[in-house]
This record gives sequence, C-alpha cells and structure tokens, in this order.
Amino acid sequence: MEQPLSPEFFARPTLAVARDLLGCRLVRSLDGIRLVGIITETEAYIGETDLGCHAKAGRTKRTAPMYGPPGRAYVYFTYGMHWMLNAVTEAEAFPAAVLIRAVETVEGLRVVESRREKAPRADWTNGPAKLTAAFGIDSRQNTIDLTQTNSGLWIEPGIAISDTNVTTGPRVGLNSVPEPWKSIPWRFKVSGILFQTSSDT
DNA sequence: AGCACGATTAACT
DNA sequence: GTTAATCGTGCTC
Repeated sequence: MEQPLSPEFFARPTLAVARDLLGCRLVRSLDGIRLVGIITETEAYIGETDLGCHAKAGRTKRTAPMYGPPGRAYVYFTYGMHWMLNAVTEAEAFPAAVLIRAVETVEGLRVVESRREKAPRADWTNGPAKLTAAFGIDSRQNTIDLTQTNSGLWIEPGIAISDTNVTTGPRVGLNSVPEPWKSIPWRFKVSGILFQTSSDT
C-alpha cells in the first residue's frame, strides 16, 4: 500500500503535473471496497488567462477550489448531468488544475462494472464523466484533499510511463474557445502500451 | 429574472 | 456523421 502523492507533487507547473499523473493510481474507497484506476489521460487548465479554463471568469463560487491549496479536488457539474474530477495544482491562490480524463481500472472491477452497467469494459472509464460515474465521484468530493486517504479519494504513485508512450494534443471539447487556447497541446495521453487486465477483485 | 451554453455521453441516422 | 438529455453557472437586461 502506497502513500498518497504529496502536496508538493501538485504544487508544480500544471503541465508537469498533468504529464506526471499519467500512470498514477486514482484510488477510491467506496462502501469499504477499494477501486483503483491507472490514470491514462489528463488535461491542463492554467490560470485566468487560459480562456479554456473556468478560472477565466475569475474567482467565483464555482471556481474557488482552483484558487485553493494544491492537491485538492475540483469537482464540477456540466451538461446538466455529468461530474468532472480535477486535481488542483500550482501555488495556492493561482487558479489551475488537471482534469482526469481517463483511467484503466485495475482493482474493484466488479463494482465498476455494476456502476457502468450497460457499457463494455473498454468504455467503463475512458471519459471524464464515465470515470466519475464509475468511481462514485460527485459534488461531495469537491475540495477534498487528494493527498490524504481519510476522505475516500486520493492519488498514489503508480507505474512509470516513458516519454515514448505519451502523446500530446489539443484539449477536448473547447469548441467555442478562441485560439491559441483551443489548439494548445495541453492534453496528455498514454499510447502504445496497454495494461494487463488481471485481478478480479 | 431570463437566457445561452457547457472541460460529455449514449443513442441514434 | 448528428442530436437529445438536462441544469448550474455566469452574463445580460
């Protein structure tokens, strides 16, 4: 059992955190059962000048978590039905975060399957709203400390992902965001390797 | 007080 | 490829 990542891990430039979160373990303790997903896709959202970032609106009730300490969760609601999980980065008072866009479930398969009932395994957690549904994440996890295990959701070190297995590209879903923010390659994705799909817990 | 729209998904044609 | 679902948020009046 690993220790969670430290606040110092998150108190770095957001692009470095987004890159380094690939391969880390997202851990959820849910009804006494442990769900673990290897992070395979992230996006960086950096400051009020990033017009793709919610913080472009400044500090509001919604964006306040991004202005808080690094290593906390920023969970927001969108499209009338979906929850998104972010990890807050950089120094406190600088609004930035990394969106967790996809994980590969490696523990708690039965629970994840039941929570993603009609989907095939490949589609369980391959999208930001899919993984929050699968891991039972919603507004109750907003602002919780991802560097502590006591609130049931945290991030641990995981497997090393080499640069040859990382691809970057534009962030997804920013259709009406102006350039250069629309196309800036702040999306990070694991490519090439696939994970063993072993354990059945 | 009203309104347009979104860091998406699933189910269509 | 297109589109409905569904509602909180931030902006305009």
